[in-house]
Amino acid sequence: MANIRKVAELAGVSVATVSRTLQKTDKVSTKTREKVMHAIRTLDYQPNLMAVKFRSGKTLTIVALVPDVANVFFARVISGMQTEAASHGYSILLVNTLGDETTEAHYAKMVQTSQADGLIQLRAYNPFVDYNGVLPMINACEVLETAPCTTVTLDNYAAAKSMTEHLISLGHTKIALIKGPQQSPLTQQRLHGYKDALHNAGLTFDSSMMFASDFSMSSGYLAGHQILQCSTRPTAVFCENDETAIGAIKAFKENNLQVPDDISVAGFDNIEFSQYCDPPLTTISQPAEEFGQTSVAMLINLLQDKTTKSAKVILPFELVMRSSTGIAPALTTN
Amino acid sequence: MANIRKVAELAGVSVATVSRTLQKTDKVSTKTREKVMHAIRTLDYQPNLMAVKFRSGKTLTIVALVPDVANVFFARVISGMQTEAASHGYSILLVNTLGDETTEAHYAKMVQTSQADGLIQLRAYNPFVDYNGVLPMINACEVLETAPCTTVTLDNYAAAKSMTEHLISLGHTKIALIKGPQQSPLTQQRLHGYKDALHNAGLTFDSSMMFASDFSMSSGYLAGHQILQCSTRPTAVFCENDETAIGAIKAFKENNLQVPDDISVAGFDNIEFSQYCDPPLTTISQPAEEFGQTSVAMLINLLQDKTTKSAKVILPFELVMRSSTGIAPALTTN
DNA sequence: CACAATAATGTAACCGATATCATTTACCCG
DNA sequence: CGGGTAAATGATATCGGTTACATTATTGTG
Repeated sequence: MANIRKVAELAGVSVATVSRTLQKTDKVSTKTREKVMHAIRTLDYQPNLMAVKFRSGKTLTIVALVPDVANVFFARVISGMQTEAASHGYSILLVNTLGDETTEAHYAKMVQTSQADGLIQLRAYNPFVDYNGVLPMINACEVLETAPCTTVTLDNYAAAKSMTEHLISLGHTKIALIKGPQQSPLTQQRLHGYKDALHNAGLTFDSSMMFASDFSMSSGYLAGHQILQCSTRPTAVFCENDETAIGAIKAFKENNLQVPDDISVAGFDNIEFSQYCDPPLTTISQPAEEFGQTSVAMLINLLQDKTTKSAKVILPFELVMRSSTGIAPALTTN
Repeated sequence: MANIRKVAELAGVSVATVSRTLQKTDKVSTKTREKVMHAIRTLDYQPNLMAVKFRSGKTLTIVALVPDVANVFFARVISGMQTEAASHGYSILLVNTLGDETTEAHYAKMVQTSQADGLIQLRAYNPFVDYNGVLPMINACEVLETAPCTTVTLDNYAAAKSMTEHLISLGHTKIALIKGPQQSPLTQQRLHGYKDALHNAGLTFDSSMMFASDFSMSSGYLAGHQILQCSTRPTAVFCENDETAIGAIKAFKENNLQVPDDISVAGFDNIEFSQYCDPPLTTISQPAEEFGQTSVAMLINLLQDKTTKSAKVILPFELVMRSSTGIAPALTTN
């Protein structure tokens, strides 16, 4: 592979001149520029950007820790990150962590070992163990109030509250909840919103109306079947994501329940499929791409201007009403 | 940031000894090793891996050109790539190309400029313009026979043929096709399989039974509505991917058609939703993660052993029969 | 104990670019 | 044409490691 010295040699100039020709063209005379450019073409010279990055100490690379890259919501977030990063000349180094802290810590090391400039974490966990200084990190999507860095999220509490209120306004008084993983802050926040909405409406929270899931369709399907076993069947189910809602609907249909006539189902995320399933899902729309975009933008900001303090960005949600939710029927006892 | 010289100084040894302590531990005496390790801990030394990579000329990075990272199929492929890469100490640098050749060429440059070791392309296009030597590239998923490198794909022709035969075996004689983008080899290959199956069964291919899509649910939905306008409505529709099938089903349901009683619908890809939609979709299962895994494995092989010639890997598909396809009803004329 | 063989450590070149500083060349004007 | 300034170019240190080779210390053996 040709390097800058070969080019300089062939062009009959010094390496400095070659570098200048490429970097600050106006500092070199037309005559030399032509000689140099000719040599570059002749040798098919490509500057070794690894050397440049090493020299400059800037990698123009951002590590993205994603719990599950195959998840449709995260996939959209990634897409947003990519677009924003590219427009600033940055690259995204993608890691599918599967929520494993060892993996996360391992890739966080890439920042500490100068292989990446910063990191975006889509889960509420700080992968930097005993790091001193301002964390070159943005925490998005699932975040804790106490996060030691800039966060980008939406008000999960308010969104869940708003959806629960929607169900209550339809006359539902017995509303089940399909939760996400116990330890997830998202789940805590959404659960909190659900509880407060019930409470404000004078309804009592019933812990037997909570069903666990891991946010997958299959776990939603299982939860749906559990709901069918209830002595008093709820007339509505609020699912903490669309996948579980879709799974639950499948379970209900298998038992010849009509959605929403017999039971209303609401989701969260507004994934693309939610408007193509039957019935189309009432859900909370999240600006997924914007999560990625904003995270990258904030990170680059942080990297360039070390003074930026940790900000708390809240993106807006939207209640999308479709036909999976409807007026409450009379309560049914099994 | 502490560097190797600082460590050497504090430990009272040469930089070479520090390097050896980290690299070839057994070459250094226990006493010095302890001194060095102590200095490393004291200074919280992290070797600058950018420098290492620069020196070694190996980046341990693979660029992945993905047409659409938010697509559920590609997301699974990416997941497979990530896993395999991580197990070999490689990182995946993800690019969302949106099929843009300029973008692709730009990132291919990363290989030529020593920022990445190799590239995986998930589309039938060679992003290396005038590259001399063995292409450090694997082309997966959508490939051409003439691809100048190792390819990983499945037999789209055979899969489409097999699905069409399945529909024919159910008694369907008028089978519509929802195609993908015109220029896509995938579409050509699947179309070919569809045609041959019809021909072998003595059925004539009818070009008015072909409907275009861009593989999105919304385009499938539109195609579904077009199908309903046919003077003689087909009794079955073979969709070149699951998303269009799901969109088409929505259109049929809106017109009070029963799937599969009035019209059978088959998809391709076996995305996760295909078993949760109503009715669950008959489709072709592709080993998505394996595409990613195999591509990475083959690429690393290629990078380590330059002698490997371009191979053609064909992964297996599977016809997954669910309830969106059924016995053909009598033909209906609008 | 002397000397060879081996182990441990040090010195310094090197990877490929950039940037500072020194030097040379070009240009302008009296 | 000389002197001064600006423009162009060159020589070289540098980034932070690795490694070939040189040197020194240690061990073993006759």
